[in-house]
Amino acid sequence: MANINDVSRLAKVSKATVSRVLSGSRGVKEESRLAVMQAVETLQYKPSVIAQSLSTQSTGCIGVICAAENINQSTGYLHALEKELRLNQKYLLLRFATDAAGLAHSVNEIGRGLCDAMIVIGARFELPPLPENVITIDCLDEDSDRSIHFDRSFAAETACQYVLQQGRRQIALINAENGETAGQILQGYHQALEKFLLPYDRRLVHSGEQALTQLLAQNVPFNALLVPDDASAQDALRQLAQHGRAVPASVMVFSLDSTLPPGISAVPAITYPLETLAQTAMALLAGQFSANAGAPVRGQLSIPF
Amino acid sequence: MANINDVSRLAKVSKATVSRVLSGSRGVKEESRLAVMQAVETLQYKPSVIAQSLSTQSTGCIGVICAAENINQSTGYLHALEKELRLNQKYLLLRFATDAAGLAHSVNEIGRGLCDAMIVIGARFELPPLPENVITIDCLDEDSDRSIHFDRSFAAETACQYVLQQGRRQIALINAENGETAGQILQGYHQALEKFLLPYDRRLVHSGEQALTQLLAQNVPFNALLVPDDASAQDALRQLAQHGRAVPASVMVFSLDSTLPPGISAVPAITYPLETLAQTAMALLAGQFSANAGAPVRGQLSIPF
DNA sequence: TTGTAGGCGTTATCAG
DNA sequence: CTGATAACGCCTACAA
Repeated sequence: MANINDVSRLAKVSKATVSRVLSGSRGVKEESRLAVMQAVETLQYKPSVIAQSLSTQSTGCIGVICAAENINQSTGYLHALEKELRLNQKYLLLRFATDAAGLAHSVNEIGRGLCDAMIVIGARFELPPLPENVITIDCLDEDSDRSIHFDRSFAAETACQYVLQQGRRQIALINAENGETAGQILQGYHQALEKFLLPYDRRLVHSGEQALTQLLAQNVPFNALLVPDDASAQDALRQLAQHGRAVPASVMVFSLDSTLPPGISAVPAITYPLETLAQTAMALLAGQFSANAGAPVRGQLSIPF
Repeated sequence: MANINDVSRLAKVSKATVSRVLSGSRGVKEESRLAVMQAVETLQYKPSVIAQSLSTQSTGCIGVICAAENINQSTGYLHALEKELRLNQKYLLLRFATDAAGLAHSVNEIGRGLCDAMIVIGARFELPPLPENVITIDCLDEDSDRSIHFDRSFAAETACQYVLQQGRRQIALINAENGETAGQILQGYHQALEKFLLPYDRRLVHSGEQALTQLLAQNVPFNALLVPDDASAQDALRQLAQHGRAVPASVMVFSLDSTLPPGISAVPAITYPLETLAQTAMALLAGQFSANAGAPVRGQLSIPF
């Protein structure tokens, strides 16, 4: 692999000039410029990213750490982030983490110079203290200007409104297991019920592994079912089928968090705009904390077909 | 951030000795060793990966390029690969590619020194010429010792055997659109039918976007349906439900390629062992081409519940 | 407009 | 067992 010395030799200029030409800086005679380009071409020269990194003290690598639990949910993020990062000439270094210790360990790499910054996605565990160059998306941290959160309450309320408009008045809820998110969802659920003057029946609200089983065991009628995400939705579809309950005829299932493109989701859902999220993340990485403005992101209603 | 000079100064030894201590090479007096460790601790010194890379001419980064089409299918791979790479102290640099040009462009990075090697996954387009340090998994390339392929024929045959054992004798097939894979699947399908002395009815075999629609339009009865992957399976489940056909009572859906862990898949499927695949990939990256042995990988039958 | 020289943080070689 | 010293490949003042 040819290096900058080979090029400078062949082009009969100094390394500095070669560097100048390649970094596009002005103040280079057209003649030398052409000579360099020529040499670069014939030698198939590509500057070494590593050497560049050592010099500039910046690698262009962004670490992305996904919570392993909701991998399927995070695939969409990865795709969107990679696209956006590439637009900004950056690389995506992927990691998974299952707990705070694992996350902390991964974040430690950053201090070793490999990544310029990191993005943590969807962690449902308590976060360890994080350096300044780490931003979070949909994690369990208090609102900071370096984190992106979703408006779960709004999602739940919107969902209720939708199913109510579809003539469903008995809305069951399978809630998330986590405190913060679950709290918000419950809040939105309550607000919607109040708004429509519907009573709150605690027997319609469950969470955890056995949530749907418990719900079905209660024998309380319901014709709509809100679930926290796509995975739960899929699970619900299967279980409902087993119990002979037609979807959506008998029960309308609604996913409160979907990253599937509109029209693809099997059930009505609140979807979060991945491109926008990715762009916001880029802005945060670039230090434009105003881009976030602290407000949680509101998803939008997405209906199949 | 402290560097090796700071450490050597504090420990009152040379940089060389510091380096030796940290790279674990023996031949260092216990005394100096301790002094170094001490200094490292108090200075919170972490060697710079970049500088190491420049010296050793190897970054420990492995580029993983996923075909964007089947992202959902590839999530499992990513997780397994990341785990395995981490065991080998390597980093996973993620990219997506939609076509040969994009792939070629991404592979080009490798020549710039960022990645030591690359893995291309699930590309359904014709591959551009690839350097030696690139291996492929489930791609459209002829068998080489640097590629991992799946035995589609075996999958189809196994699937047929399974549904036949379940008493289904009218097996419809929604085939992949791609030539190579589709050919193998069809072959396995044929072989199974022959083995069980069943007639081949071409009206039961379709492919492409409208495959299931066409199949249903034919009005030819079928009580089993083989589909190429999980995405198709999900799609099929939805469409069948719309047509009032119960699954699995009326139609048993079978996915010919699933990466879901056994027991999670919603339908019976042929699953490919991700850990094993990841390990094989590592071996190939390490240059142990014998690990592959050229034989396509056979999946195993996985039944829900 | 150009070249020289020094620095980025390691590893590796080679005397001592 | 240890310490200079030279790579590694690039960037960038600074000087010409």
